Amino acid sequence: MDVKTLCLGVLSRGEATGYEIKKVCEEGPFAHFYAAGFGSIYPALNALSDEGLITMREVLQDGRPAKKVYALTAAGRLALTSALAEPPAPDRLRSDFLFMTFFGELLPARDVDRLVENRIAFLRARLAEMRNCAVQELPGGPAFTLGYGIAVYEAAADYLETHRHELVAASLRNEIDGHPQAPLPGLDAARPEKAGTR
Amino acid sequence: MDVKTLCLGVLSRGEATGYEIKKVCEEGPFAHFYAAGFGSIYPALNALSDEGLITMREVLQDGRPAKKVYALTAAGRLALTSALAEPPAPDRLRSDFLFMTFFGELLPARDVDRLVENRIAFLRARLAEMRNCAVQELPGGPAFTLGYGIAVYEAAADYLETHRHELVAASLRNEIDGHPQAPLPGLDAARPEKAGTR
DNA sequence: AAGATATATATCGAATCTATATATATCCGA
DNA sequence: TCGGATATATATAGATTCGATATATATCTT
Repeated sequence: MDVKTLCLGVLSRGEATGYEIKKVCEEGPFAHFYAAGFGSIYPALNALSDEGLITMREVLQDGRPAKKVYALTAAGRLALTSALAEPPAPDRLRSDFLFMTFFGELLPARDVDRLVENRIAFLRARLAEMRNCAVQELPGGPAFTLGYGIAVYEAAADYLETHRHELVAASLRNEIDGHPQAPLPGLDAARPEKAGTR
Repeated sequence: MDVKTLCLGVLSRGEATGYEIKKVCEEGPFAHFYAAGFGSIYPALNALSDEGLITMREVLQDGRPAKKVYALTAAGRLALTSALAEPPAPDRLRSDFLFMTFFGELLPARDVDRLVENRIAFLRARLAEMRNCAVQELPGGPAFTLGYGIAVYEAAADYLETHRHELVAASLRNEIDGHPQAPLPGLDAARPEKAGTR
C-alpha cells in the first residue's frame, strides 16, 4: 500500500491534482489513517502516468500556476482492486506525542501540562471537522472509516482529560526528589554469558 | 524524533541490544506508537556510538552470535532531554486496514468480513498483552502511555464489532447492483478555468 | 503595507523501510 | 526423526518516503 496505491484510491473517487490529493491526507477523509507529502505524491503521479494507470490533462487558471488534473484509466482501476485484494500490512505509526508522554518525568511539569492541553485541543478540533465532514453522508466504506476515526479520537481525548493529572503529578514528583527511572521490562534479561566483556 | 532519539529513549531505561530495541517497538511498550525496523536501528546505534552518546560492549554467548550491548552516556542523556524539549511533530500513521475499509465496496463481501474479523482478533490479542504488561506497574509516563493505548485499542475493537455489518452490507449491495462510488468532497471543485485543456 | 495563508508544482538529500544474507539453537508436528 | 517454523543476533543494498526548499501569485489579516 504505497503512495501510488493511495493516488489510485483517491482518483477512483474523481479526478484530482497532486495538491488536492495532499489535502485529502491532511484535512480530508484520509487524515486519520494516511500521511503523505508532496515529495512522494508528485513522483508517484509521474510513475503512474508512465505506467498508463492514470491520464493527465493540464488546466490553465488565471492568477495561479496551471494545474495538472489526473484521472484513473481502466488499467488503473484494475491495479487498485488487485492491490486491495492483498492482505494488509501492519499499521505503521510514529507518534512524537506518545513518545514524549512516555518520558514525561524527564520534562518540567509545566511543559507536560501544556503538551497534553495542546493535544486535547487538537483532537477536539479534528473531531469537530470530522463530525461535519461531508463524507459522513457517503454511506459504506467512507462513512464507516470516518466513524472509526471519530470513535478512536474521542476515546483518546477522553482518556487524556481523565488521566492528565497523573502524568503531571509524576513529573512534579520527579522535579522534587529526582528519582531514577525504573528499567524497562524485557531489557537486561539475565541470560547466561559464556565469556565476559570482549 | 528520529530513530536515534528512539534508541536514546529506550537506553535511558537500561542497557539493550539492537535486537531488544526492535522488540520493544514490536511487542513491547512502544508497539502502539513507534514502528522501526532493523534497517534503521542498527545504523542509528552506530551513529550514536560515533557521536559519543552511547557506549558499546560486546558480549559472547554460546550457541548464538555475539551481541552488542549499548548503554547511554551522560552526553546521551542530555541529548535525549533536549530532544524531548522540542515541540512534537504531528503523528504519522499509515494504515492499510483503514485504507481497505474505505474502499470496502470494491472488495467481495466475504473478504471484507474476514478482514474486519482478523482485525478484531488482532486488537483483542494486543489488548490482552497490554493488560498484563509489566509496564503497567511502572507509574508515571509508561503507565500513562500504555493506558492511552489500551483506551484507543478498546474503542477501535468496540467500534468494529458494533459497525462491521454496515461495511459488509455496503459491499453486498455493491456486489448485487454495482453502483458507481460517489465522488469525494473536496475533489473536482468547480473553479473558474481560464482556458480549456491544453 | 507587511505578513501570513492558500493555490500549485517540483526536486534534492536525508531518513527510513523491505527484503535478504549469515549462523545456530530450539521447538513442534508429520 | 526429519523438516520447517521460530527465536536469537547483526548487517546491508536498494527502493521508498520524508522534510525542506524553491518558484510564482492572489487573497486575507492585522
